[in-house]
Amino acid sequence: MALFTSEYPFKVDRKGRISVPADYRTVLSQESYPGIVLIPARGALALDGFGNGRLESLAEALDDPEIYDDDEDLEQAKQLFAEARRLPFDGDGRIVLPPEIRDHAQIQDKAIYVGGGSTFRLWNTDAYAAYKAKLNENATAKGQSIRLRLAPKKKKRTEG
Amino acid sequence: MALFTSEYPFKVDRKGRISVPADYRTVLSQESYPGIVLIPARGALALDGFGNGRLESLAEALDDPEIYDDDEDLEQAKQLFAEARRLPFDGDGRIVLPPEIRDHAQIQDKAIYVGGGSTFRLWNTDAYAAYKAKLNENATAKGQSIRLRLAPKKKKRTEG
DNA sequence: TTGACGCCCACTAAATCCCATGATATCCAC
DNA sequence: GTGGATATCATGGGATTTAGTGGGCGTCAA
Repeated sequence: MALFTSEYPFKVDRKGRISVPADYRTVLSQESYPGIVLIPARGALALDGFGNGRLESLAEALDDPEIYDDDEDLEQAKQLFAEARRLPFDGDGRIVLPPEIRDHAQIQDKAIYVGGGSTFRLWNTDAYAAYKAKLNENATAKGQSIRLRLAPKKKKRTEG
Repeated sequence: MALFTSEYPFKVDRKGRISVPADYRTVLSQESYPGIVLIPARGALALDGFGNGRLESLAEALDDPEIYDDDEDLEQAKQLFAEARRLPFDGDGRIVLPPEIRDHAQIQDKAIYVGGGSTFRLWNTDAYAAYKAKLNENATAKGQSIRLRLAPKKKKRTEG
């Protein structure tokens, strides 16, 4: 399976191009489509990214009538495809960031790829630093009981 | 299953390379990815390590929408992939320690691998010696009641 | 004609490959 | 059991390749 990890800071050049980390390209090399998919991330100055295969899986899921019984949920889910941008690699493993999604993440001349397992995020560098700092605060406060566990406890927040 | 044991002190050369114990490489030889995964250990000058397969299991767990009902827990868990570094073996069974995680563990020119069952730790040598000394103190004070038990008493974790 | 886009090349730093060496462990013959 | 031959391992360094980045040029469409 595709596995995206680590943090990779990159530059955006004056043509709007940005390299995709070689590691990610390797992960995606077995996909049929040579490129990535980017979607504006909800509530973050970032773009969610993954391979074309995952987009296909999502499309198939939407064809399954049992997944969404609520019509409005279905419409919401479909909007994902409207917001998605399929971005092919150039000969050097770069993509061109379309202005709309670039604006969403407020990305200027640099950005950082952040691994998230089966997906990754392309963040506004500063926003990611802030997000990370906040996460670390909360982490030390709550204790890191979930790290590295294979089968995390199912928590019931209302417990206690 | 993968089983990491013993203590193996190793050197870090001027290129930032360190050998992975031959024993560990043997344990990992049946993994699809020829290398290891390292993550900064919370509250210790060390890095947690394991094989790619374990990381994949963690990623699959995160794709299951039922595991985390709390969004913040999900984000915390995802951050693990951001912090994780996938480090491939070179032809001689070595990895290159990336500066960020090397700094976290304050590893200079030596480090020690410490087996921990299904995972291992790569420690700052001095910090491990201190940690071990402290453990031994506490062990003699409390008695060795937990060692060698198949099913240690379940302790109430810091649950709230 | 002007800009956007795809394709190509070039440069530099860093990562990777490959080989050498000494030390240790393992094997085998006797 | 002993001792020598062989294989394995940890480690260092040089050579080669690759990655990330910047820029040029032709093509196509507005």
